[in-house]
Amino acid sequence: MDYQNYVQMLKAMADPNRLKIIDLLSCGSLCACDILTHFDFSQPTLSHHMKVLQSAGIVTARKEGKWQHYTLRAEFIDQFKQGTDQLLADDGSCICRSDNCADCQASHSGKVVISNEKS
Amino acid sequence: MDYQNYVQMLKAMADPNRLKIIDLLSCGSLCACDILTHFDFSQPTLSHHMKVLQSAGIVTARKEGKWQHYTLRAEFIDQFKQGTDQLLADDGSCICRSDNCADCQASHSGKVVISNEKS
DNA sequence: TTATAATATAGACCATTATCTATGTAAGCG
DNA sequence: CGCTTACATAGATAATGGTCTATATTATAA
Repeated sequence: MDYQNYVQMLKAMADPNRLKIIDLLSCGSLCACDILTHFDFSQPTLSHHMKVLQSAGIVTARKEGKWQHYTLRAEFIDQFKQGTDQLLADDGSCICRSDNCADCQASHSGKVVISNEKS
Repeated sequence: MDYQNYVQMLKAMADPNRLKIIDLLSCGSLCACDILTHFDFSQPTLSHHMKVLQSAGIVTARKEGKWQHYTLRAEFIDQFKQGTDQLLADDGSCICRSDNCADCQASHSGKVVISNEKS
């Protein structure tokens, strides 16, 4: 799998303020000024965060009069969950096996364990 | 929900190299030297990344002789998926509603939409 | 004990980024 | 028009973080 898009989503989400914005938008669309009331930082800072979220494909913006309405993208929700499942599943799709690397088949001392147990 | 632990996981995952390490470990445990063969960076850099992953509760380390064996924590997989579901679900658990904030009930112009549609 | 191999730690360096203030733009209203 | 409101952009600053080299630690082997 190509994790490029998934990493970009993770980077955008890996900020407590942006995560809170996503949480707010999970209830429905909001305009910038409404989002801003939930935070202590300045308006340009919010503008910056919304740009990051848009670049990562997490939210879309729709201008209506003076207001910018932000909405969580359904594609983001699908792609992020799918990427997570693909990353954490031991279904043979990991880099290790797809690369047919020697290390994973038989290591230097036979101590490397390839199994289904994750504990 | 308290997203503190979830954010820490996201921060640890939001690096392409660490994401690849998680992908490698999703197939099973590996020692540091085996993980290192998949990357171009130095051994101290890997040591740093593994420490970040441990601090976030993503992997555990078990020393066996000279080797450090790293394993993906089952609790991480569960907690991360649960946190993701809780974040993206419009189930009333979002900050917006749990705070009973005025903005979300009736906004300045009635333009704020609280609904189930995410498009 | 001496040497070697696997890993960790310390500290420096550089890129990224989160934030700010100041200012620009665009839309609505008197 | 002039004023206000909502938002974006520019540029500066300070903190964070990924990487390196050098060195320390720990365990095994000769």
